[in-house]
Amino acid sequence: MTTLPPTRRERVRAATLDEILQVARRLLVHESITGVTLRAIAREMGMTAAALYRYYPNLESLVAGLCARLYDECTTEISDARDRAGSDPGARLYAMCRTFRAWSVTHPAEFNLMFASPVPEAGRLKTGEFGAGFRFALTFADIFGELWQRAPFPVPPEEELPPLLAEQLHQFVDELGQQGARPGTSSLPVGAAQLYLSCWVRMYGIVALEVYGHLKFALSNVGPMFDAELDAAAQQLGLDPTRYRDRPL
Amino acid sequence: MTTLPPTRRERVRAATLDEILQVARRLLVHESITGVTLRAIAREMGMTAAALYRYYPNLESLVAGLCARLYDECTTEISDARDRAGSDPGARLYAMCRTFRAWSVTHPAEFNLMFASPVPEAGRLKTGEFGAGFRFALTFADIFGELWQRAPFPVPPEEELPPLLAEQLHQFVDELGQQGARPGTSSLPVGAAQLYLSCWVRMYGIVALEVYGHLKFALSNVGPMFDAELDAAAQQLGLDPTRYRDRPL
DNA sequence: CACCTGAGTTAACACCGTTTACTTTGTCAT
DNA sequence: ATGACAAAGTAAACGGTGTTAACTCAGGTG
Repeated sequence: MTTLPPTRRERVRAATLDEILQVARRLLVHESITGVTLRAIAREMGMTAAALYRYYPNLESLVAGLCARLYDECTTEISDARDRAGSDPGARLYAMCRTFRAWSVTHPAEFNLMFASPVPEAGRLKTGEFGAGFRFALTFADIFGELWQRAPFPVPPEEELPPLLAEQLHQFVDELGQQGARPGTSSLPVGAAQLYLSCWVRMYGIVALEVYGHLKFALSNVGPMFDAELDAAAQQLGLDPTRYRDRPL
Repeated sequence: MTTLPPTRRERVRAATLDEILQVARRLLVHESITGVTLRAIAREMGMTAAALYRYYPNLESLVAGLCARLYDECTTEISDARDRAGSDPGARLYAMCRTFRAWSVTHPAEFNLMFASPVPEAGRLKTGEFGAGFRFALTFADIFGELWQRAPFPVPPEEELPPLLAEQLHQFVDELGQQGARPGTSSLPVGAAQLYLSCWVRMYGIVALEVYGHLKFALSNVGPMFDAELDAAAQQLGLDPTRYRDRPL
């Protein structure tokens, strides 16, 4: 299956699609989510609002498209930071988590759109197609697999987990191994999968609380607390936090 | 200072204020946040939208009022569950966390409004007045103080914490002791304050992820994972999770 | 060249928040 | 009891919104 070269019209259309999301994002940042309207986007593009219906069936799906692009950007930034960090899985994990926080704190409007809206793409995990949000989660699953392969850390044995939890985690690990043939994650014990989710809960929790200002009642600068949480998580994964302190992003 | 009996007009006004928030909430639940509009509220009340300006200066502050009421409801429900759980601080903590999750999962629209909008009430902690959201956080701080007074758990000594974190936590503990003269929290070591925040991050993280469906990629039923997280947090606080399993809410 | 399709326009409809000027009605002091 | 006053509510308007329908115009294809 060879891809034909894109015709002139196709190129123009792609550029317009790109500009739409670019303008939508500028509005999101400067005017908050209520500012991203069809008419405002069209106005900034020198167009009519009705013309945007050639590109998206309605505002909601336009915003969904923006959301997907933001996931891609965030994921790319995290992956890049990971790769810049070298080959030590610990250093890579630290770089990823720090980049996730830095991106979220500097992009609160985007974070809010991505992580605080109900995700409709629910049940269709088996179809093979999955959204940008899922790809985001897999990036963290991958580094977890790396970490485990390099140096397995102690995890609770399957027998100790509540059966209902073990069952779900088992299925999750299986799907992880199938989807995209991700090496390292297919042989994870369910206890490691639980640890993965637990660490993710921790990272998401502190970053979301910081972004929304819900820690201001206790902390004026969340940075040190974030570092402490990251260190604690790393320790659970058999890493020595002192090795990764004071590294630039 | 004796409070005069409320005049007829005052009673009617109070009832109207109440009905406004009631209707606003019904719209929030059934139509999502975009459905709570002045015109829709007025329509359901048999009024004109302009009349609502006698009660709130604009839509935004009406929504803020709704948000405060929701905080109060959630806090009350959690406090009630705590008191029903008896006097064992461990049982009380479990009841609170489980009620927090149950309320959040059954009220996703409300949760979204409360916990996923930037909080403007930032710097005015020292003025003595604080919002409903702050009162919510204090409820969890209180049980933490109870727990510590009953049986101090091991916490990292102040010298081991990063200085920038220790400094902030110290100020936090001091403020906690002053505000409302809360017994038990004023003498908390800063390591305990860190543990408090860490546990809160964990609870908020898993509940928010569940509410937004961001764990569907791994878990079809978050209940067991939540229980595991709660047990892990309890263990850090010197509690024996097996004592609190299988208790009704 | 005729044809068709994709991109864009204009105009309209039904909503929305907010303001203004106006009417009604409860309360309170004389 | 009555008159003054302020609170509560109304109608009308302004500018903004998403969305649809009918229309024009230009690019690409037989």
